[in-house]
Amino acid sequence: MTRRRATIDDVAAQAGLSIKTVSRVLNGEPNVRPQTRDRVLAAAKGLAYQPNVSARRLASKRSFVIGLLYDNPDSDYVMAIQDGALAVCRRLDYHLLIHPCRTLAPSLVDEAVSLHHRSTVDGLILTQPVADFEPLIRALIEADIAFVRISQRDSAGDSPCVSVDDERAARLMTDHLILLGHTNIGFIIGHPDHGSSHDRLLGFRASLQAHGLSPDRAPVEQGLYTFDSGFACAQRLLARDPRPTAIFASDDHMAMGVLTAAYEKKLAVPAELSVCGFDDTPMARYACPPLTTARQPIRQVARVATECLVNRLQGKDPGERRYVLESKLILRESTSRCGTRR
Amino acid sequence: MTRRRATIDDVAAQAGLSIKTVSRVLNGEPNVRPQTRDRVLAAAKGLAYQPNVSARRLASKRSFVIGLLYDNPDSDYVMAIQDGALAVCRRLDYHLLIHPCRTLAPSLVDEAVSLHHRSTVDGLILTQPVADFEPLIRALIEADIAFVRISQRDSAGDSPCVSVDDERAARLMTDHLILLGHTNIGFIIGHPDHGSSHDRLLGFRASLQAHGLSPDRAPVEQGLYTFDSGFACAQRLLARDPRPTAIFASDDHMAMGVLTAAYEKKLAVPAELSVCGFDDTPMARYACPPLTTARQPIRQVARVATECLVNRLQGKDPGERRYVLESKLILRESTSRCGTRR
DNA sequence: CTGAAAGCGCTAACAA
DNA sequence: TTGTTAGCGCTTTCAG
Repeated sequence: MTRRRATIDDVAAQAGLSIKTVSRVLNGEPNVRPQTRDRVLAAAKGLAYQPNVSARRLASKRSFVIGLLYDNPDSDYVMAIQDGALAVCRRLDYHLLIHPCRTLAPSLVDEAVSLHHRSTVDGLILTQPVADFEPLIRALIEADIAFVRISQRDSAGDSPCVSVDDERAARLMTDHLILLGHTNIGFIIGHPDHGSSHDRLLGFRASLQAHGLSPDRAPVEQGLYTFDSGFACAQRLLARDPRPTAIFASDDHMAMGVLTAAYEKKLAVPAELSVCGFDDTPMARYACPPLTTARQPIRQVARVATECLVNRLQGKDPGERRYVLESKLILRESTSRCGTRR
Repeated sequence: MTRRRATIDDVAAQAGLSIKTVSRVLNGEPNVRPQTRDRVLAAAKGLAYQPNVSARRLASKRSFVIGLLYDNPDSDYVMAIQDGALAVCRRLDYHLLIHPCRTLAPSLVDEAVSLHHRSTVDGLILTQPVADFEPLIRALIEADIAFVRISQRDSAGDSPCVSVDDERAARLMTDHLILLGHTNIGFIIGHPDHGSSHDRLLGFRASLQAHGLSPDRAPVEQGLYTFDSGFACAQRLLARDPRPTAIFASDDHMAMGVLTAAYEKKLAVPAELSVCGFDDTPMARYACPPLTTARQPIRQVARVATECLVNRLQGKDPGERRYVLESKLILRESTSRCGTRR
């Protein structure tokens, strides 16, 4: 007993108006008498009318879909980004198409451009590290595809970028450790392809410098934003002489690796070793001991990026070219005064 | 210098054929001479032709999009489901529309039906707990919308469901604890709205029964699949007399809560208390000590569900009405022989 | 095996 | 403020 779905013609007939007027009302265009508006709305409701998105897309040459590209194994990060983007999409009546990818796959550029050329998406949001992948950026500019980058690195073209002030947060975190009396602080750098890694290192060094400690003599290891890399780097750091009294890992996954390395070496945290991470992933709260870390407003980053993209797509005020949001320190039990025994 | 995008007419003209023939080739329909086929393909490639999906959707009255509904705070789970679904979508040339939702939101049913009526999606994949939400199921059947449920509970209609054999896995896990000599095993039930909670409890009880232990006398607490609920339940279990020598939490988040409760009570795990979880979330490996748990083939569940849905949408062999995949135990350091002191 | 014509349901000029 | 007329680019009958 499934009746034919009502179309705009049915609504127009029912309301005794032309389809154009119906279209106007439905799209919130101006120049419609309130009374006419109400008649249309009543007819639409009466017929349980639902506009057909495919027809709208074809006729308007817009898809009202934005694509989200990411190449990131961290589920918590990705979910937060999706969440933020979806919140804005719902509000602005857009859809979100998720497109996980591999930055190094040779097909990446084609995939992205193709999404637009088949008019599957109107624009793209890029997260790190794809957001910093030059060949892709160039291709998008070349093909005149709208996009917004979630990254702190600047890039060619006038595409906006949204980011978090990693450098500042890393500086504050290091300040915190120094304030606790630590002078020999080990640092684990994040994945070399992520711009954030670089900024966090800069913040670390800036703080040391500001406190009269030599950044170049600080023990530093190169990690990959993974538990295992954090574990390995911690082992190397803890084998140094003198042994660092604190380790600042560039993200929570690596910090968890540090915790495990300390555990295996029977070093009490924080009594003998202070540890801090970055990102405040959900598990940080549940680590033993709970991890001091920095919380980033990831959802908000995604919201800002999405809003910015949609504004551009709709030809509105393009807004800033660069948005920088601030993180905040979350102090938990994994850090304490240097040399403190419980 | 962006030239107009090539359309099917351009390809037809270039190949000296009708658009219908081009359409045939592009859609892999039969009854085309190989030579003609090649001519079309060559022309398409030469013009860098990309079919316009909106036009295709409008004309064929299909969107080639499937919607994924979920109401689950566990990022790892959701990402795995998305991953599996996307893998199949790519292979079958479908798109995936993610739709996180709230099971109890009054608008849920309308949202879901509307997705189909606006021809945004051709069908839906439902995960727990939405998959078990009767009002939604009824509405989908009523509206004649194709869907596949990821759930172990059976439901009205002939919609297929895909699940993991939770009961069996929980039974095996309990067998494992009993084999280690535990007879006083505490159990923490999962969220009451998730069918999996019930099945895992059944498996636990079945194993006790099979080994001559009384299921009704076993210490059991009701949790919510969250760290905090696991923590609270563990506190209650550990306050009992006699104190359980092992705790089986229905998921890893709750198991992490158990670990923390044990830590606070200065109970060594596994020496004084064996702990096991369920799901093998990434963090299980990094817990202190690493958690014994059960790994579910979540990606594969999503793959099967997606394949099944697309088959139905394409009117192919509908396949089974019910798919049950098997989990496997992952034994790590959080469980050991009862009464063992390191 | 191939083609011509008729829409799919909507938006976009341009009139009225 | 409202209506008319063309398409948007494809798939689908139905003929050849």
